[in-house]
Amino acid sequence: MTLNLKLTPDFFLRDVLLVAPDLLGKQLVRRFPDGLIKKFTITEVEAYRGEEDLACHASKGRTSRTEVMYQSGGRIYVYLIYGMHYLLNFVTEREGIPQAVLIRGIDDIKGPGRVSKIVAIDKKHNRTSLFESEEIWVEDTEIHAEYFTDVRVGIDYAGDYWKNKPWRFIMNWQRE
DNA sequence: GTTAAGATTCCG
DNA sequence: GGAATCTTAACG
Repeated sequence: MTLNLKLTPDFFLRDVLLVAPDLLGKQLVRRFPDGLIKKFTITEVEAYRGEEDLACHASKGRTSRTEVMYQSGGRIYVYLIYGMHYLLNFVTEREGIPQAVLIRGIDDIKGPGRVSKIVAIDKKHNRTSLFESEEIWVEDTEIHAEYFTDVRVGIDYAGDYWKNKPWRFIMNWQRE
């Protein structure tokens, strides 16, 4: 008997370095505009942690763009990158602490831009609450995901210290 | 108002 | 290796 329960605030109101690996193996659930519901297993994420993290958008401080990261955990942060790709993030921690998890992979889909395309995420989902949305939420599973870590992708500008943090979390391929 | 650069992807 | 494509933030 598998219970698929929607994740609640207590899951997201923790440090991003705890939430990020815990999201591996969880189900990203999407009710598409036509009403069809699909569930995707989260397989790869990255953590962005506060104003001091030079790779985190919040290192620029509180702006209209980063304001959502300062809200309490459980909201969606979506932004457009390179003029063509929307990237999907989940905000973590209590109000006032700007952190977020970037969803880099689901099922066999690799790459955060492709994730948003498959799940049909765009800027209108920015600031949406995962607890109140009828379109997007995350469900718990009984999967205990094994994973390994690596450095985050595409943040050479963040300087040696931050760019070398092993804050990318990748679920191991399941072998039966 | 102008401009540089980006948590990327796809094509050649 | 480079283009595509546009928002944000920094600067004037």
